[in-house]
Amino acid sequence: MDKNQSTQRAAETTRTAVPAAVIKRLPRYHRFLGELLREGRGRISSAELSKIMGVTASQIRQDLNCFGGFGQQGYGYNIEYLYGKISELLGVNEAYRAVIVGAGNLGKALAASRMFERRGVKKLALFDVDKSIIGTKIYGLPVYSIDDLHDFCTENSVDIGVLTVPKEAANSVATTLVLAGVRGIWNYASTELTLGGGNVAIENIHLGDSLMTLCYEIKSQGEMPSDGDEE
Amino acid sequence: MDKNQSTQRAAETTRTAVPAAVIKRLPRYHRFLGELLREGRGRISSAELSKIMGVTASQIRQDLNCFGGFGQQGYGYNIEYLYGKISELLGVNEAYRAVIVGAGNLGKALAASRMFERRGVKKLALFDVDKSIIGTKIYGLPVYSIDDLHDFCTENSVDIGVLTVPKEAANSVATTLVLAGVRGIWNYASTELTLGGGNVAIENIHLGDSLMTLCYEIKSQGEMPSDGDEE
DNA sequence: TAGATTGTTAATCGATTAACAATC
DNA sequence: TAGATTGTTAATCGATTAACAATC
Repeated sequence: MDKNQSTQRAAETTRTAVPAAVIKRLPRYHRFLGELLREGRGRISSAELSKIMGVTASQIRQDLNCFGGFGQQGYGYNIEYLYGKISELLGVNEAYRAVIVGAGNLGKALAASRMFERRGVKKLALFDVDKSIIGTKIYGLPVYSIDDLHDFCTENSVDIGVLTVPKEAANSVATTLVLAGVRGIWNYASTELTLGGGNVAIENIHLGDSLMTLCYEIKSQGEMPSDGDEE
Repeated sequence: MDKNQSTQRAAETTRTAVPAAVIKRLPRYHRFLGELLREGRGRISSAELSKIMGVTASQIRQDLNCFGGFGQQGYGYNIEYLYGKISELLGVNEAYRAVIVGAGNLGKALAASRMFERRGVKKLALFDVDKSIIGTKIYGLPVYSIDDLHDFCTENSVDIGVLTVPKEAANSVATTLVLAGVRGIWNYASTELTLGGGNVAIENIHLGDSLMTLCYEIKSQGEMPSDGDEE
């Protein structure tokens, strides 16, 4: 558990640049480690984890080392410690504050979801243009007029805006959010935001793209001479 | 428009293997080309498209060539033709038939969405365990008992199963779908399916992973010495 | 100590970009 | 024909895998 001082360099110096490919994999590690943790497992080797996750042990060790030495030779990785470290790296439990813009079917589904709270993100309110729902509550969240979006965000230090508006409205709402100091946009509008400059993180959810990829894969199945590829 | 015979090899021989990286980009091309088409544009060069999409012209030409010569030297690409070709490649408009399993908030939101029909995928029904909604209709779709899932799928040649069930139920429902001949699963349950062998396409939507990535990006913003990186 | 397993370097592989000849 | 722009090869870059010495 306690490491001697001479091996401590890595953690300090490796603040250079974590490859994008590694970052994209972190949430998946987080998911599997969380599962192992709930199963009560205490430690795991890169070899065993590689089997569970279907990736190479080499990749796991390489990935985890981008952030410093989380493991211990001859022992493996302490799951709880590793899980905590990855949570920290990802910014989970930073207590970010979010609003959902667009109270349609998808907005409502997200309002009902506990996905946010599980990652330490707090939902504050919904916003919409529909006067018939403004002033009501949806799954415990107040619904406000989109006209109040800017002021609400500045007054409540909102960090994250979830966009579930029609694509025609997406860019205008996004601009409002950014001007109100929001730092990240989770974009479900099926269009790409054109936010010039600003230091804002954008995560796009293009469900339509995913559906098309699925269609492609289905279509491609037939073309292959059936290889029986497993494991 | 008409090509002389001597240049026709590529389209025939390149059935080898399209890199996965290219396939992942196809839906995005499709989206942008569809937009250009609606704007009434007739043709476009890789150079102009590269500016709009924010990728290199080289990559565009390289990507499109995996499937054969869609362009014309000195002219560029015919947007309508290219859009059609990519649609075809992706399997859009193959008239696939889908069911949605899980009629919770997300299932309902998907039932209401026109995303399916826009890509030629037909929604046939919803399935759930909740007796209070079985027999009703949601956005015009009948809701059936999950006990009838297998038989419905075989009798109606269902191609796609959309999974919006709690993660505990995901693997069992997925198995039922596969045994009933479904060829693709669109998985919204936040777990990974463990379907041994079977020739089934799986597209996972891990919304939680995306939210975590967004948190990471927000957190990382601060750490950078503000570079003003644009264009 | 001996065995196990990481951290890390070197080798391989694949994907992106640059360059230019082919050709519309 | 001259200009434009693709198709395609070669060069670069980054990511993955293999190997093994360091070390718990």
